Amino acid sequence: MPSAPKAHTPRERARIEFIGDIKQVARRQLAADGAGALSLRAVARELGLVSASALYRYFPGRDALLTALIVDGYRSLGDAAEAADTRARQEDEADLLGRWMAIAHAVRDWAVAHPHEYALIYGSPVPDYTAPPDTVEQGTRVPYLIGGLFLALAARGDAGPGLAVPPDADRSLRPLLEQLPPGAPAELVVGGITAWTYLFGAVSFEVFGHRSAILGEPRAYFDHEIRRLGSQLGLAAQVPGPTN
Amino acid sequence: MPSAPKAHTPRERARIEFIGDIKQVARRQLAADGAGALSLRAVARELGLVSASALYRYFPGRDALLTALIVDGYRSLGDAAEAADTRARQEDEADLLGRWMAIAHAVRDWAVAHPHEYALIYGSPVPDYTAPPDTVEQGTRVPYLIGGLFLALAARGDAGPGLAVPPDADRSLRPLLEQLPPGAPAELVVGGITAWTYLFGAVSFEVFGHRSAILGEPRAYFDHEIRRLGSQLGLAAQVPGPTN
DNA sequence: TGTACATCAGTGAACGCGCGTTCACTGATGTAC
DNA sequence: TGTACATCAGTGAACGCGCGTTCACTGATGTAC
Repeated sequence: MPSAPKAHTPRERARIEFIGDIKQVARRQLAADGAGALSLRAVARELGLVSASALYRYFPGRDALLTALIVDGYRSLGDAAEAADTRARQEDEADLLGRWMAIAHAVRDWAVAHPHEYALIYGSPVPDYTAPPDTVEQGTRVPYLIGGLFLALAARGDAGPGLAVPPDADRSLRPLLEQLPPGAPAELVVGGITAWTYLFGAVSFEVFGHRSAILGEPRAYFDHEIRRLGSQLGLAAQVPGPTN
Repeated sequence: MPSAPKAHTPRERARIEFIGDIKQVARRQLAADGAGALSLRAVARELGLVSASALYRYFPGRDALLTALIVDGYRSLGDAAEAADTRARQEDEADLLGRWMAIAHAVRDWAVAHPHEYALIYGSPVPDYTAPPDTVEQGTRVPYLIGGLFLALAARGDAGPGLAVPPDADRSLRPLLEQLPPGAPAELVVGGITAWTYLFGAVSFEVFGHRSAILGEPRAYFDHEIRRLGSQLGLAAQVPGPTN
């Protein structure tokens, strides 16, 4: 195997594994004591290390460990969402509503399963902490997937329910439009942002407990609201063809 | 004046004023150092107190001060939203879209002006912290206002765009329906929850920085998205009558 | 296969810091007669 | 109007705690010849 990721000596393997252990313990403590309360000494203790300074062999400091957790969180969420979309696409590539539902549920399932990691990436920003480029790259994956659905809609020539985008709103989209293939219809870009915003709004409300006094079966309700939104944004408009 | 709130001795007045000072300083520090970093000693220092223990004359502990800040936050936000709706209602009580826009902008304006207080109440929940009843009462005010719009819609006999609510989603609404006047149409209750969810989703994204790389003029975009949502939820359906 | 050396993981002490909370106390401000 | 007492605000010391990070070090594991 000439193109293996790299030959790992036993020492390198042990090192990589231990970095994984460190992050896992850190994640557990984050869950127990809340974001912002990440303590290197506590992590070292739980790992059985006699001295906390040993961690400096693996991370240059507390912030670096925190960053690694954040990037991992985005990556893990991105993986889950992409896998869900890939599965849905294999079933019916043209069923944009189905793909939207798959992505949305994947995001929610992940958030419910990892509430503290979710809080870390979508909760209050940590003060004095600026996200490195890695974070941005991983954080873009889910919105990118959602954008893909609306670009597919645009490719069909379907412009959605047909609400016009007023000039000033259109102007404020410029930073985004510059990152997109030219000619993307503003109406559908708005649709994508709306879907993205609503998805994380609903998940945040559930994960942060703002809905617990109101909804009995969050998953069932989420399924409904997200399907309803997808339909209203035009994703349900099936291309005429094989319906099953 | 027999029914004055209470006769305040000078000492009482000074006490109330000083409690206000404490909270104001605490809010400033929260803004500077981030949520969760509230320190009694730092607050005492900034107030010019020689010893931090003096604060225990005013709050039984750190958690009590934090709670006061949270309740104040909800109250302040609730005040802003209610004032906006009252103003809009005086202009045109029947213009539900106008009232929705007024409430939404009030929430966003408040959040943009007080980002750290916003993070305190709508960001990641503080661990090991359970909200006292006061919090709930104040926190319900904005959703209650939004609910009022949809109840008004229901009173008109207008059931909105007419998407049926499937049985399991309907079932999961039971905890909420028990707190509402009986006979509220599920379709409109869903509309209210959708509006509420989207509003705070959009504001959270903006305040927490998830949109900064994408939108140039957040306020203009917000105006558009929120108007669009309100229309789609049926709030734009004007009652036939005086149009001006 | 064996030796000399370099690399690396982890230790342990120390620096300097900040924190919430308690407690007995001083001294000023108010109240009752 | 004046005196005796109670209430209250703020002090200052102390307890016990945890934290991130540095540094010189020991001893094991790998590498080169």
